Amino acid sequence: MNSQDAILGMLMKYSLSGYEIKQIFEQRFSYFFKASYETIYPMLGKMEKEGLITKENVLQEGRPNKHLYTITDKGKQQFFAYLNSPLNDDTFNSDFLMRLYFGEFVGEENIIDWINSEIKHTRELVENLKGDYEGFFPYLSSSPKICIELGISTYQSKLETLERGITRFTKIEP
Amino acid sequence: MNSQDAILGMLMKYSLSGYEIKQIFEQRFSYFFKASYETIYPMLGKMEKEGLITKENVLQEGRPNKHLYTITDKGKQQFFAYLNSPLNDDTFNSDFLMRLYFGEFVGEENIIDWINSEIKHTRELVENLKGDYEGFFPYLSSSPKICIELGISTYQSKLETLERGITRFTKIEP
DNA sequence: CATTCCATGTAAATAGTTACATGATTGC
DNA sequence: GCAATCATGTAACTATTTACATGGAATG
Repeated sequence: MNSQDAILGMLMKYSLSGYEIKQIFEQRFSYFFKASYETIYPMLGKMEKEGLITKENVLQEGRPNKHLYTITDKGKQQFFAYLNSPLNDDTFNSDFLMRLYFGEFVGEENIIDWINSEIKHTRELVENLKGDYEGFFPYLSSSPKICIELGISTYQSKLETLERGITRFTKIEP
Repeated sequence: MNSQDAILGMLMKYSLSGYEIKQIFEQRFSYFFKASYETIYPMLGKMEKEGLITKENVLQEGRPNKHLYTITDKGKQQFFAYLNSPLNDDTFNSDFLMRLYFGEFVGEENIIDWINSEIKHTRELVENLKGDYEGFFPYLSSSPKICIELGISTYQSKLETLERGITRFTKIEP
């Protein structure tokens, strides 16, 4: 799986511009995949060159023109090939947990600060996911729903563990 | 955060070989960071060249010789600089969720198979984490304990959501 | 006799990140 | 007047992955 497979999947139902693709990455894929413009635009160029998609210039009023990309038969084949290829392991990299793991090398106040800001950040992520979820809930079928539910429940479980964990550090004076 | 910071952290307390570093990545960091030999060995070479670590050849009996790496003062400084640098966001990439998101393009049996094999795989991961955790529980301070607990609770929450999700597909005939 | 463990590396390719670069329109 | 939204890209760099390459000792 890479950004190409994700883009092909998005284009299976609708033609989209690079800008619109970025929005979908942010709104629907944010929990399990990230892609920036610097990844998307060169990738679209490469995919067009390879004949997986075609580009159409769309003139717009009141806003800049856009390049609308449409998937070709070759692109659809490529997407089904991805869907049938061996599954790759998830990858998770956490700078927060790396630092926390080495907590013994910093003061306890620092650890508490780190955990508290991670809690705050995670609360924002879960609220965003919930908000987006409510917004497009009616348009989603079961499988994408499970994807977002998994994000929400994972973040919530993380919050619980962090809140439980922080009590080990904050000593209550009697 | 990259493999260099993780290696420096490991070397803060003990001198280690590349092979031993790989084992620590697998046993203690597996939930939040992955590094292969192909990343570790070139990185150790680069770090030695930069004066962050020193190399010592250790002759062993009954097993191959090893290169034992020791952190220098410059390396320690570098590690503290990392600990004080701005925190990076976690990154999570899931091929499983990407495919599940596009579930409408495959048959329902396929989705059920995907979810079931993901459940099986996740059960293995959580059992491994639990096993490792029990093994070195007494040697860990609070902060690394929280890291591993977070892994266990995250996987368990994932299992619950997947098991709940799969009931939407498997229709029970009355 | 085969597999796993111990142990270390190189070369080539790929993907993704950081930094740069531009500019019109809309709403506050 | 300023920020946000809409819109598209390039260049240089870095990190990691894939593939290659080797070999002795212990265990079953």
